[in-house]
Amino acid sequence: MDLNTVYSPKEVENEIYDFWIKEKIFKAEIKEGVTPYTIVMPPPNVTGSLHLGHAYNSTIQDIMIRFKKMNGFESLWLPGVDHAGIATQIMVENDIMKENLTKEKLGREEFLKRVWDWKEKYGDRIVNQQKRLGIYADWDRHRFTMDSNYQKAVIKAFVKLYNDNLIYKGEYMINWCPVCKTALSDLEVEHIEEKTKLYFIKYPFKNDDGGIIVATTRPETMLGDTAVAVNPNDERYKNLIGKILILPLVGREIPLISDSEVDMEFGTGAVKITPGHDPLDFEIGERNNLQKINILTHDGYINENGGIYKGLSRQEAREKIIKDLNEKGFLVEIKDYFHTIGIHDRCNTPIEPIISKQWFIKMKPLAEEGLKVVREGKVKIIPEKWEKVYENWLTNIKDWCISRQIWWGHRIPVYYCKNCNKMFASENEVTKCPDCGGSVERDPDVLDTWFSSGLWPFATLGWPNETEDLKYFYPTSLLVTAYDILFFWVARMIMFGMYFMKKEPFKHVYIHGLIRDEKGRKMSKTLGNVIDPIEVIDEYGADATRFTFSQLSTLGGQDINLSLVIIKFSRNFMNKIWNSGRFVINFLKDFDKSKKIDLKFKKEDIWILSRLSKVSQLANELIDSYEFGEISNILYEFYWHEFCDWYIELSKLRDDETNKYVLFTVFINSLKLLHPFIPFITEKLYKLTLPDERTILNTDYPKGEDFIFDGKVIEEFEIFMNINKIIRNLKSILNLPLKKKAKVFIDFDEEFLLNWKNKIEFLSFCEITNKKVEDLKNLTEVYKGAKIYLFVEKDYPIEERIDNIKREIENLEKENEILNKRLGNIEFVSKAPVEIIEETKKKKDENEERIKILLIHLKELL
RNA sequence: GGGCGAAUGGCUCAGCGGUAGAGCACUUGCUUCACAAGCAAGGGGUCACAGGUUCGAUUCCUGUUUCGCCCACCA
Repeated sequence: MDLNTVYSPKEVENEIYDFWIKEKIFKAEIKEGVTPYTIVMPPPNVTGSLHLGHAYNSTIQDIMIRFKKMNGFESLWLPGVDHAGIATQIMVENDIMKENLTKEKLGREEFLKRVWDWKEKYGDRIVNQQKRLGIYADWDRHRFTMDSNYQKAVIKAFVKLYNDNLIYKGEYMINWCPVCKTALSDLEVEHIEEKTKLYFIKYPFKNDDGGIIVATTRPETMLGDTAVAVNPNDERYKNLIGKILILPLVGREIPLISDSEVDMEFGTGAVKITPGHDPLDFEIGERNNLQKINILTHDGYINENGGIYKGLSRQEAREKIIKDLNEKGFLVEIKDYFHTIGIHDRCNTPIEPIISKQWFIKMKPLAEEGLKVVREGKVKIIPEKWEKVYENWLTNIKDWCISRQIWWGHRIPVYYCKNCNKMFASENEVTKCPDCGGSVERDPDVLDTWFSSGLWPFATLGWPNETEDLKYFYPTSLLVTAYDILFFWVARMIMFGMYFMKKEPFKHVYIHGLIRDEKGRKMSKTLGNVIDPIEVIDEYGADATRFTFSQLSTLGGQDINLSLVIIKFSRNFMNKIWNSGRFVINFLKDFDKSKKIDLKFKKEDIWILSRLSKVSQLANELIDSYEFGEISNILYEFYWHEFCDWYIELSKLRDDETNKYVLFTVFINSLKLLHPFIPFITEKLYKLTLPDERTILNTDYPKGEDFIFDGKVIEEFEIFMNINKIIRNLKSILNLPLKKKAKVFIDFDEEFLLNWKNKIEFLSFCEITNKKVEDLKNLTEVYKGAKIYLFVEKDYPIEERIDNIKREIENLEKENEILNKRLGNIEFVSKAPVEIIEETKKKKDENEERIKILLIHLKELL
């Protein structure tokens, strides 16, 4: 067979993926009596493009899906995309700006049409990128959170919550984005530290001289101040409580009140109260019946309540107010100050707390169920540390603001009668009031995107209809996600799953880390350190990319600092697999796989089969416990440094059917073991080896008990390997080329030598003599009782060797001193486990034996 | 303010109650008939610091330092 010596992933990957799609290998079916294994894919944003985080996330899911499929489960991996309300709307708004259009100019209907056009244009991009990774997803079941069925699910969910009194509308302080002009949930606000100023402003008394000095980072909000508050226990102000102050620049009379929430230590201990624009002030205002004045327009400018400052931006107002305060003598001091401000996570605009009428979900009852199901272990979060974080968040949860003043999304199914003012939710679009028949108006707001994503595990399977899919595939088996959306998404899916389905949405949640650049920084466009996974795949291949992720995936779910260099390692491994495949296929070309063979195992056959058995057993255990990094390394080590380095090499000495059978068995089963991690190259080689077979995915994942196991032979083979290493090392000391034959004598068990002599001669390029050659110089080594002599006919530079031996003897003696001390310690001998004591003794004896030999050898050299 | 995580060879990271592992990089020798993206051999680490528990600590506990993250209404 003519196969290139350098593996080129691109052709193979395209060919193999086309084959999988054409043959509908990934199609999941409802199969009576077969246990399903279901994963719903975290839906990327419909307009997004694949980043390394997605690639990592998908790799883990794909490993599990393929592994379970090969273990006899009916694997369903359900893919899809999210409409991503605000994110998408921002993109489209930016796009129409090129035509000098705004969404207001277009109107709601026309704008939404543009968004759908945009979705049509870019919606496939991410799917095509995912396919490059080779993922086993049932594309026929692809879902979009704005599909008409999905819309039905969202409306159904809202109406049920509404009718169960878990959704309410009310006027509360919420996070407002002045650029997106919408309310946001607490989660969508990111907190960043900012260097700013702390301004000290004097508020004079109405009827007395003097006044109170307050400290604030946001002087512009004073336009909305309706009180100043101090702590009731603050001796400095105790007697002044109740006095009336004059609000500078505005002239409003405001009282000095007391509230225990006020921190005496901060600033002057007196705080200005702006109930309209600060959450704490809002509460204090509620407690003290203060007026709440809104001073901002929806796009963040000062409104008519700001008097002469009307029309200024927040920043302009701040500057002008400080200037005016200073001129009029109210500004006492300005200090540098660090504090955190909230910004919108989608557009980075500083958010503004304002009072607004919005829709909320009562979270307490939902959270209780969400907590219960995790506490009871029905949902297991891996690694466990995230359970505490989850618990903590749900325990302190506040009501969730779900209404958004944008257009792209699921419109709230609440109607208002213009005639009798009735407010009601309805699953069907209505035009007339059910009570009075008057005409109705639908609420203009749409729902938070995460409301619809929260329904993902069951809405994608057909809910609210009782579909066969839903019955068979729900609850799903596993959810894989990074920790950054634990609250946004995972917690809400669990709560909604319990509420609507009365059953947990998934049994395991595997939380992994984020992909960062090699310096540990987040990948971002502004930093310019973004690595495009498609470029990585183009250069190194999907298998190498996947193997890298798998190898770096540790159980702790640590973030991964990815440098491109390490993908090379995986690429080299793929190349090794490819070339070993070429060798095996060629070696087996006259081998009839179907023929019964009279097996006559040699030691190395039993060794490699035993190792295959062990590795198969480990693979099953470790994949089931999500230890991908560990098993990746084990498979790498086994394939390259055991199968290729030793078994394949030894095969070159042989020409018998047993060898070919073993070579075939180990090769094919290694491909199966590796398939979930590196699906393309393994499928390709499988089909090249067995042209009549359809796909490796229809085979069973290897189990430990599929192969013979003999631990004694493994030990014996280890001695064999080490003797080879010693001979090679001795040759290397002499600077002898590996292939130059050397004369060697091995003083060891005769039966062992009988078995391995010609193999050592072959692998280490030497000639093993029957007895020690006394008249020649030699280099000597000891391993587990075996003494190995390498004879040297010519003189060679021995000084270095002598130094080395001396140094080694010294080290060994030092070590034995420690070991002797330990063994002489009564506490150690009485308390340490027997194995450890035995090991220590053995180590000591070995060292002594080694010293003895080295001393003799040293004498010979001197 | 609360919580979490990290600190291991030049770099990227595993690991673990019995004196340290991988890949890359480095040094030396190889046109070995699968593979130079390879083969063989090798050098390199007081496992951040200080205490404690233990026969024994890089590993467990406490504290410190540095870095990173999450949550939180201190103006």
